[in-house]
Amino acid sequence: MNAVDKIIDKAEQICLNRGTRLTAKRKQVLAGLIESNKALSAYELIDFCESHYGDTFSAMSVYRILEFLEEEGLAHRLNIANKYVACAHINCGHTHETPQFLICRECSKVREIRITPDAISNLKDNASDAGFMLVTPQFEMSCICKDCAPQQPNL
Amino acid sequence: MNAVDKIIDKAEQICLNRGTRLTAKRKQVLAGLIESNKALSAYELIDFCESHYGDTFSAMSVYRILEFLEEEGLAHRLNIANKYVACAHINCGHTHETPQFLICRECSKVREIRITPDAISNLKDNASDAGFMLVTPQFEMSCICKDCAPQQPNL
DNA sequence: ACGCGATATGTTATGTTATAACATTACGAG
DNA sequence: CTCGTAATGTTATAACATAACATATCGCGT
Ligand SMILES: [Zn+2]
Ligand SMILES: [Zn+2]
Ligand SMILES: [Zn+2]
Ligand SMILES: [Zn+2]
Repeated sequence: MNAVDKIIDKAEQICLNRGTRLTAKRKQVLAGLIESNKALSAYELIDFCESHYGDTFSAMSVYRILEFLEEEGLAHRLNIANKYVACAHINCGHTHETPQFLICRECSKVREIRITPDAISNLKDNASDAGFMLVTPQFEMSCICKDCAPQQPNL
Repeated sequence: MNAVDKIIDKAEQICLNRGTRLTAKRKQVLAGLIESNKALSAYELIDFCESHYGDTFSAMSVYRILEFLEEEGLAHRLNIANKYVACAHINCGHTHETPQFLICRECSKVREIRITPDAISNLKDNASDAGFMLVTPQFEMSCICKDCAPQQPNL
């Protein structure tokens, strides 16, 4: 059983425990997100599934499935990029805290890291001082990854 | 001369100094952003200008003008909201550092605050440890503003 | 095994955000 | 005044996302 299958398997257990179902279609979409190894737009994901699994999805289906996966904590929507990414922590035991996403603006590779509680409370305090209550469930930042850095002019 | 006109006037000087032109159309769009007092999508901005100034823009024009305003530092694109907002610091002397935007997810009101150099270098270090170089010119966070908080269930 | 309600998927249409490509107009330096 | 550049107009289309309703599938109680 390869690494991806293991993650899918874990995802299925998570759904079972929550009383939801990781159907074949949903597995396929989640597998696409995991195997692509980067963030994909819904339409890129459709193409990926078509070319890698020969399975074809309508945009509607993919959006619905992505919504499901996000509710289950198995995928995340990256708002600054209009793309979707598999959760990097499906397989590791720890609870899923407020994530921070480092997104390569060149190749859409993503690192999902944990932000320190300090940093969060700092941000909350700053917002609060300005009369705003922080409700964002995640932080997203545009970056250049190591692989893409060499190709960048003027860095 | 009212407050908005003063800002527009300052914006015009800024453009002059940079060798660019704040044309009548561009002034209109910038005025719309300022007077609306919140973030607007390009299409909302078109409606605003139509209803408040009787001036009609094509989507194409507005996108071009928004691009111009952003290049001149007079407006900002809010990626997490797909909306645009006038810079809150056109009129105050200080240089424009990395901004942090607190965006009300209910009413699109925006506070543009400065993020402390500490906090930035902290974020940069964290990213760097993960093999990513932070290049984001701004930080955006989804919030609830004071006015909208009372209407929120379960807060 | 059967019937039924709930969940999931299929299908078509449409809304929303954004850019491409090319034509025309306005502006300003020489 | 004239010519090149910058700005705007116009039309078409790409890319992202949701609405509304039809059909199929699943799982439970009988
Ligand atoms: Zn995650
Ligand atoms: Zn990269
Ligand atoms: Zn600003
Ligand atoms: Zn609000």
